[in-house]
Amino acid sequence: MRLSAYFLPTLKETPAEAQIVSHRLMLRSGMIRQTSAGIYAWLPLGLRVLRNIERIVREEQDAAGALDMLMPTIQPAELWRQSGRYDDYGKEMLRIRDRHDREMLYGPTNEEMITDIFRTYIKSYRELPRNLYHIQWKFRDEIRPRFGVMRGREFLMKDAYSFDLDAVGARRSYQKMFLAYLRTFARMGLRAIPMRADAGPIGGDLSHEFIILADTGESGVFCHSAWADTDMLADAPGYDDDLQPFFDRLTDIYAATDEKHDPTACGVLPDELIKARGIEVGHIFYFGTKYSKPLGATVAGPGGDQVPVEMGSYGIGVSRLVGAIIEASHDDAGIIWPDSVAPFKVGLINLKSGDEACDQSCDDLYADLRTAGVEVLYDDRSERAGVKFADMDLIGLPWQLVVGPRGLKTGVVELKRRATGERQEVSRDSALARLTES
RNA sequence: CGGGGCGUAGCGCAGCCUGGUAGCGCGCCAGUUUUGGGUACUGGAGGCCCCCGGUUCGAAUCCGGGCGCCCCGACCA
Repeated sequence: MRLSAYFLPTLKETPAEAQIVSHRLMLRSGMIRQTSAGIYAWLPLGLRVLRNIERIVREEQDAAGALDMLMPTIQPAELWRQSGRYDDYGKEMLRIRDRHDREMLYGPTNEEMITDIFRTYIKSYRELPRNLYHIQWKFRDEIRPRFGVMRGREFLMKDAYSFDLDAVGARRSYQKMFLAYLRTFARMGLRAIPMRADAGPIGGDLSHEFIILADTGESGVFCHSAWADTDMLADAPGYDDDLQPFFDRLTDIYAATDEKHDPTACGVLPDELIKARGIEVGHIFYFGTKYSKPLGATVAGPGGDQVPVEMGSYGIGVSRLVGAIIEASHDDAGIIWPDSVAPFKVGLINLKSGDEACDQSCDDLYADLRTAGVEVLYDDRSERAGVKFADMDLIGLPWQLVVGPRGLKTGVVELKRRATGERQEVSRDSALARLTES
């Protein structure tokens, strides 16, 4: 993408409302624009990151056997009356009336709707287990939205729902998602610790939150210091293996959110216990028949009797992850995107646009990189050189490729790794090779 | 919802107390400069001063009401 034809409204100054670094950097790098309290427009650069995160989430859900679908944002109130949550959910639910005065709502979650779909079609235990998920915008009318996309009212969430005949199967489905979540967050360069958690209004008795430790996090958490150097995915099993030993190994290392933390019973020595704050990027629940019973989601069991299905639900805050990744990966100059979610892989900087040889060399490099399938943001603007570097550092692409007239004379270009700041002069061809290989 | 703060150019702010024709920095546009890591200079455009009402000869400024946004607490991906 040529920057001269792109839409990248970067800011030198920080908007006053931004309190935390990820919010500041998202505004300054032109990723988002607030349109109401807790509601954001995603500008082109921000959307690319959001889509990359979505892609990783989708790939890992698919790998774990979950099935991608899409449910609407607007739901009928009737379904929520059946589950009893229409009144329970309170003011956080945005209620709407259509032209026929029918009561509708903007979905804050989809247990009711997925259960309705399930009960319509799945009639036999032979069709179990099933796990269905979607990635869709949710709306929760938070009392106090804050921290940019970290706590928006409108947010993009991946929510999966598992259906099993019995508790044994349901726990296995739970463990699959547990593993899938660890893989998902690891691919984004995040260390997300699974912590025993309160199930909250979704209900249920088995629940884990996936927490990224960060001072700006909104959750208070307690965990064993061993988490700092535990390789969670070491010897990870495949999805068809027995997941119980893996699950036990990790859940035996103490970690709990503050509402679940019991200082006397946690069994961790005081000097090994870390008290910290964290960002919740995922939350998984096993809640049994809480929705299947009231909504009549039953299947015929092996003996022919009707059995309410055992369910779990599994959420990932996709839009929140954008902020969480920035919280975990930035420096004074700006964002440092992990390669896997970066909006572009490399920023190509023409140090002297207007210089014929320099323009030509950059145009050629741009064409070659694109041909090789490398996503490149080409800063071909005629502005002063320094601004380009500042913007490039701010938006945090993994690589910067700098071409100037001086280097052209000696046949070298400069390749800079954003994460380390390391700069090296290399030949044009080896730069291409480096950027193409990984 | 309780407590606090703010609303003036795209962004960051001053002006308000003590009413008198709206300013600064950044950004933007034009020109000069030709810059090797946020260049300098010159000129310029851009404002229902959040909205409605009141007081006044006159309101960004004072008064009343409303709306919006932010921060601190209880909820959540």
